[in-house]
Order: sequence, then structure tokens, then C-alpha cells
Amino acid sequence: MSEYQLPKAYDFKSTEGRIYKMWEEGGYFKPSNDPAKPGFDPQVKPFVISIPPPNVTGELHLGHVMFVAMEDLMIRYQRMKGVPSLWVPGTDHAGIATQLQVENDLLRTEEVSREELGREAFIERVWQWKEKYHAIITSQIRRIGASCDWERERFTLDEGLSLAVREAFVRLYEKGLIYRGPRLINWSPGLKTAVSDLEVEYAEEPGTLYYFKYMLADGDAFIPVATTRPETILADTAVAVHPQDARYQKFIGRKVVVPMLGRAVPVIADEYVTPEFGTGALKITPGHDPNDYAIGERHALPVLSMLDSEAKVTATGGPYAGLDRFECRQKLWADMKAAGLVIKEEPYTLNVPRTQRGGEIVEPMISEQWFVRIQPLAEAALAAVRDGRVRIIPERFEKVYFNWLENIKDWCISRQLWWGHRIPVWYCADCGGKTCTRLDPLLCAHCGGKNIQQDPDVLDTWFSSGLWPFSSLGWPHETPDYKYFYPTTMMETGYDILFFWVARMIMDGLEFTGQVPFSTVYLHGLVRNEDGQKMSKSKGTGIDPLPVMDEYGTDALRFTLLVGSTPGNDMNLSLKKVEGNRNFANKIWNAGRFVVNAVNSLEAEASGPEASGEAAPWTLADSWIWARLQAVVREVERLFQSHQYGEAGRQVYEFFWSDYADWYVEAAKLQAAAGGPRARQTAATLARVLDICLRLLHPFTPFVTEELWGHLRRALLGSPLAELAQGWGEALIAASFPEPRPAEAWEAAALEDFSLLQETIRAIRNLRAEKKVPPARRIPAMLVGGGRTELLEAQAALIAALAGLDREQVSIQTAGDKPADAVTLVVGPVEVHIPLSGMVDLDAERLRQEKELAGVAAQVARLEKLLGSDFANKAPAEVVQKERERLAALVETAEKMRAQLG
RNA sequence: GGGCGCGUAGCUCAGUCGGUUAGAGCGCAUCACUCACAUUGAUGAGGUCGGGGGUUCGAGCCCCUCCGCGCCCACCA
Repeated sequence: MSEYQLPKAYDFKSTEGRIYKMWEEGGYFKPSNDPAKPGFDPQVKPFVISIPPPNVTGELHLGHVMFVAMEDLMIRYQRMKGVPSLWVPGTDHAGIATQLQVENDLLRTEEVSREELGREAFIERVWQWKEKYHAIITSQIRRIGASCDWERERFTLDEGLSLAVREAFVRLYEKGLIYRGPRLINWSPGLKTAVSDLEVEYAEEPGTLYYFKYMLADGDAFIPVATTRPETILADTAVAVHPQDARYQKFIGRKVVVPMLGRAVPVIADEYVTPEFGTGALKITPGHDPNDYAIGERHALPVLSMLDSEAKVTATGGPYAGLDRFECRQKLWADMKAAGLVIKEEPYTLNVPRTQRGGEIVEPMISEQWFVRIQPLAEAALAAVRDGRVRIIPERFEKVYFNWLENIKDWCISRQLWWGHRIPVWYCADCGGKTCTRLDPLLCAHCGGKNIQQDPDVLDTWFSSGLWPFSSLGWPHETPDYKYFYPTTMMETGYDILFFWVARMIMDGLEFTGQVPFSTVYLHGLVRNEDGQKMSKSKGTGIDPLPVMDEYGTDALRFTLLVGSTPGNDMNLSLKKVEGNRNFANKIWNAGRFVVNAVNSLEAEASGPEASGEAAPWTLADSWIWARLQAVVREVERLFQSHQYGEAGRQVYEFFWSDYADWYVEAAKLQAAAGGPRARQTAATLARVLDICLRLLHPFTPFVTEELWGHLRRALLGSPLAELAQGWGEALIAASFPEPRPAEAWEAAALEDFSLLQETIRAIRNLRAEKKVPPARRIPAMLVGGGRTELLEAQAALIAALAGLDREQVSIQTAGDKPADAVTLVVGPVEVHIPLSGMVDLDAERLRQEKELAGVAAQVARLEKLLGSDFANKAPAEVVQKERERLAALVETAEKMRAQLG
């Protein structure tokens, strides 16, 4: 057996799908300790992540890949650590976004509006849409390699979660934390719904500041006023000036006349007004401006609305009724100009509020909406982070979190949409009472009348999202899953939804379950374009992850995202990086291929007489690679524990490519050529190190490591080294993660010895390149080892092989003079003399050596000065000792160089 | 207005107990394709760690200040 050949390049296309299927069908994504299974132990603490549920609106983007990769990394690590690990998948109904898409789709394909279709039929269509896109998005998430428990998948609008939403709403309602009333809210005229403060985005745009006259009702004096939105003049109910403003004091308490409407409104005094800004007089429109609303409340001003739900002027606007808000602005201004009320216009940069979804300018409007009285919840959520029950990584976001919660305003939760959780409140036509119950009522709770009707609005999507960590586990029922897996462990998501989602989950978790919903929040950065631009579908500046995975493989993209980012910091993704990591995946593959071949080629020897000999002792290279590997394992563990996942990945990358593939594999070729026990022992070390590397890398690049591990396992089992793979199990995903162990005494020596060899070999290679020695040409050399002679003698074959020396013509001595016509290299305690007769320009060579000596001498001087300073007294003894040793080595080197130069 | 981040090699970025010789990838230069991999290997060039000041025996890292870029929150009409 074992005669199969692995393909020369890693073929992710034929691998990924097959591997994922194997995992999923093999049940590897299920928690190892499961309340639904026999042998369940409630005492073992699980590791749980609730997925940030992707919207069912559409396509996979890089943000998805980012969080899936991060969470999969965490969950695979914990799973391999032996911790029962559960990753709960699911999707979000995404109220506005989904409804809009379906509406647009209907209009485009069938030219039907949702109103024409009717509520029920429309919702039916959205469900169809949801089915379709749900299938797409979940298959794409599988494609990334997500090892979540699909049997526990949830949808924010499914039966169970709808029950949770209902329970949450009723509880808040009963506690008096939910109320309904007319308030100034952000209205989106295009979407025809209210949106929350968070859903409004501000952008600086060029605009105009309009100056006009507010004429006094009696007399012909006027107060000059400036505004950016002249149309709102129609709903003005006062003009405000600063109480101390000398210019306007005389007007306070008098009346002015609203232009074109003739309504008389008072001039009031309020500290809010900045005398220096504009004209120092402010028109007050409580119905269309939040600050004015507050002022209006202070002065008991009437509140007028001059726009309807489509942003057309209402009857309040008198002659302008029916006009669009912007038409009205122009017409009104033109009329005022004609009436001599206009002073001037000047260009002005304004901060325009637009809806996050539609992009339309939002109008602040008075509207009857539902709100959550959020402050009590916010206080609990603040405390939870303050006292460390929830830890936010990176820590600096705690400040952002505090700042937001400390200044939080009531949350407008009603949306004038159809797609979502309908508000569970019924209005009685008879008594006007509201009925809010867990089960749909038949009668009014107040008068018992039958004439009740449910509120037509639905809840903000984030209302259900806030319940996600527990609703997805069965809450409000005390299900076994809820009891065991809640509170969850890790909330991993982008910092852009800290307020939208994370803060609300913490508030809701504390309110409804009495516990924090998770103990750690890990915030990753946003993925941007190569040039740092925010990726945007509408601008066409996004990178579509699917073609990237098609071209470079999933592992390459995952590794790029995981290793290229630090928590909370954005990263710029370039295809060059993905390409580089595709190469890394291929490197893993080929190193693995080499090992598999090495193991397979043992087979023939296994029956021969040599194979029965005792195992060969480790070579220096063996010891070195093992010591290096142990150091990496320790480092990776430390980095994972401190959530420095990217750095952990970089460490393994570095080790695998630079140490294992570039050096150890080369040394192994030489060792393997010896055959017999030596070859066997080498194959064993190759396999052992590869095995641990694959385990370390698996959370980062699950596919290539799983595939290769399978090959390695099969090769080992069919070889004389079968006992190595005895305890392995069938899949890497279920294998154990390497445990760090304390460094053993011999490790430091192995590391030091091998680096001396590396330096020596590099010096020789360098010289060859410099002197243009043909690469294939084997050259003689004389090594003078001083105290390291023994090491050089033992490793002569290795040095010769890797430095291109002719083994037959390598002589090693403890001391000796430089042969004529030779070039000399000094590597610490070692001198290398290379006769290069005819190839050496003696003068140039002398110059090179002098230059090198100067460099060493400079360092000697620097260190001598350092050690002569306060450093020697004040720095820790260890650090000083290190420098002393370094100085000694440098002095030795310098002496040797001087001797060479004569 | 308040807060945060960033500024390190030509480019993109690591560098989380401050330790004295600052790293990687890409790009560049030279060389090498039977022997795991050209999605490769070898060798090399390239940095006053944004400027200034301070603390310290010692600063890319800590403090102050200035400059440039980006983001978040608030929303003075």
C-alpha cells in the first residue's frame, strides 16, 4: 500500500467541499458534552459562541468571512483543547433591508408595489425570498469552513425566537419600560418609517445658509434670522434670542410674524442661543428639530408639523400644502424674496442626516411611536463592564461603550414596516385601552370589548437581535441547552456594531436572564480595500470573497484575514496577500508531501536487516527543530490566551516555512540518505513535527491541514512508524491541540549550536554568491573551530551539504593558520578558510575584511561603553550578563579578524 | 466640541513585562529549474520607527507637545 502519489500542488478545489462534508456528516461540529446526549456532564464548563447572524438579504461579503474565520479559529482551538465547544449558527430577518429588497424586486420583475399586493401576500413573498437567500448565505458560510452546529441553527423570525421577542416585549411593557407616544423621531420619507438615532448617518455636504427677516407684528422692525432649512419656517412657533443679547433684548416678549403665513409667534429668550452664530436669533421649529423641540418644551410652545409621511407639505403649510419638501423650499424662498423678506444667502457646509439604508435625507418629525425607556437597562450594562463581568477586547472600546451608554436616549423600536415581529399590543376601539399579552388576546383587557385591533407596526430588527445569545438557546424556556450553554463565552464581532448590537445584548441579557450574555467581547477591525477605502457595494469598491476563494482557496483567504489584522484595527486587504498565503498553503502541502514520501519510502527497508536495528539517536538538527517547535507551541499558547491570534499565526508561519521547510527538511534529506535506523528516525521526527504543525495551523487553515493530516496518518499507519499514529483518531478537527511544556535543559544548547551552524553556512553561501562561485560547484574549506571543534566535526556533513562544500575536502581543526590564497570568514568562535585560488582579488578581499572588522570593532566599543556606564549597576543582572557574553564573543571575533589581517 | 486610532523598509503591515543589532510579506537586484514545492530555493540592497522635548542605565514602546491622515460620538440655526 501507500503507493499513491499526492498531487504536486495543493488542489483546494477538490478538497474543501469533500472535507467539509466529512466534518459535518461526521458530527464533528457538535459539542463534545451535549445535554441532548447520554453521558452528559453539567459540571464541565463549555465554550460557546453565538454567531452574529448574517442578514438573509443577500450575498456574502468580506465582513462575513472575517467574523466566520475569527470565530471558527476560536472554536476549533477550544474544541481541540478538549473543551466542549458550541457555535450556534443562525440568520437575521433584517427588517428594513430585506423588505426593501423584496419590494424593489417585485417592482422590477412584476411591477407590483407592496401596497398593491397587500400585507399578507407580501410577507409570503418575503418568506420565499428568505428561503432562497438563507440557503445561499448558509452554504457560503459553510464554504468558509465554519464548524458550527447546524442542527442548532436559528432564525430571528422563527417560532421560538418570536416567542422570545414577545416575552421580552411584554415583560418590559409590564414593568413600564416600554411606552408609546408622540415624540420627535427620525423619519425616512422614502422608507416611510421611523428609524432609530443609530440608523442615521451624518455627512458633510455643501449647502446654503438662508438669511431672512422676521417682521415684528407691530411696527416695521425685524429680527434677522438664519436657517439651513427655510421650508421649516412654515412650522415655526417662536423666535429665540439670547437673554443677554443687547441687540434683541427689546424684542423679547413681543410677537413676530411667520413669513407668508402671517401667524404671530412670540420672541422668547433662551440660553441655548449662541449670539455669535448667524444672526444671533434662532427660529424655533419644535416639530422638525430636536433642539428646537427641547426649547419648545421649556417654553411650552405649540408643536406644528408641516410635513406628512411622504415629506409633502401638510395643511399647516397653507398655500404650500401638497408640495414636496424641496419644492416647497424653493417656492417659499422665491415668494419671500418677492415679498422683500430675504436678506441674503451664503454657501454653508452642513451635516446632512441620511438613512443608513435608503440614503435619503431624514426628516426629524413628530410621530406616535413605541419607545424603550432604556436608562435602567443601560445602567446595569455599564456596571457589568465596569466590574469586569464583561471584558471588551481591545480594552479601549470600553471607553466608547461607557460614553455611549452614559448618554443614551430612549430607543424608538417601532417601524412602519411589514417584515418583522409585529408589536404585540392591541388597541380597543371602545375604551381606547391597550392590551399587551403573551398570547394573542380576543378581548380588551380593560373593558372586555371585542373591538380590538393589533398595532400594525413591527419592531426594530435589533430588538430581536439583542436577545440572540439566549433566545437562540431556547429562552424563555429553561431548555437543557439554555441551562448548560448560557451564558455564552465569547462575543466576536466588528466594532461597528458595538452600540447596535453588543450593548443591547448586554442590556437585554441582564434584564431578561439576570446574567451577562457573554464574558468576553472580541472586536475585530473592518476589512477595507487595498487603498484603505471602505468597501461599498454601491460604489463598486468591494472585493467579492467568492471569486477570491475560487482562485486562491479558502485557507488562503482565511489565513490572510486572521494574520493580517490586530483586534479593533482595520485592515486593508490586497489580493497580493491572499496570493502569498495561497503559496503558504501550498508550502504546507509540499512539505507534507515530502514527509509522506519519506515515510512511505521506509517501507522497503522495513523488511531488511537494517530496519530491525535500534532507533538512531537524535541528531543536532532533530534536537534543534524539536526545541524550536516547543518554543513555538509555548508562544502560541500564550498568544491565544491573550487573544493575539494574528501573532500566533505569524509565529507558526515563520516556524513552518523558515525553520522546518527551509532548514530541517534540508537536513532531513541528508539524514534520510543514510538509510536504516537513521532514515527511520528522521522520518519519525519529520512526521512528529509536521503533525504538531498541522494541529497548530488547523484553526487557521482547516482544509489543507485536515487533508494532509489524513495522508500523513495513512502513510504512518502503513509504515514501520505506525505506532506514531496509533492514538490519532480519524480527523484532525477532533485531534488535540499541542500542549506547551516547560523548556528542558538541553533545548537551549541545541538552539545555540544549530544557530552557529546556520550562521556558518550562511556566511559561506554569502561568500559564494559574492564571489560568483557556480552554485553546483563543490568547494573545499578549512574550518577552525576553537572550542567548537567537536560540534563542527559532528556536523561536517551537514555543513558541507548545505553550504555546497566538498565533504572530502573539508578539514576541521582546533587551531591553525590560514592557507595561502584563501578567504577567511569569522563566525563567532569559528573561522572558515576557503581557498579560492585565482578567484580572489586580494586587495578587495582585504578591504572586505577590514570593513567587517570595523563593524565588529564599533560594536565592541559600543558594548564596552555600555558596560562601563550605569547600565552595569542598574540593569537587571540577567540583561547585563547577556551583554557581557556578547562582548566577549565580539572581542574574540575581532581578535581573530585582526590576526587574519596580520 | 468630545473621544479613539494610525504615522515603522519603495508598498502593505507586525512589533501587548521598555533591554541596547527593529522584523515579515510583496516589490527590487543577482543567481539557480531531474532529486517536496518556480505557488520554489539561495544571496543581497533597503529604515534618523512623523517632528520636537522629557522620564529612564536604556524608548519604536512610557509622559508632554506639535504636524499629517483616518474613524466614532455629539449636531450651532
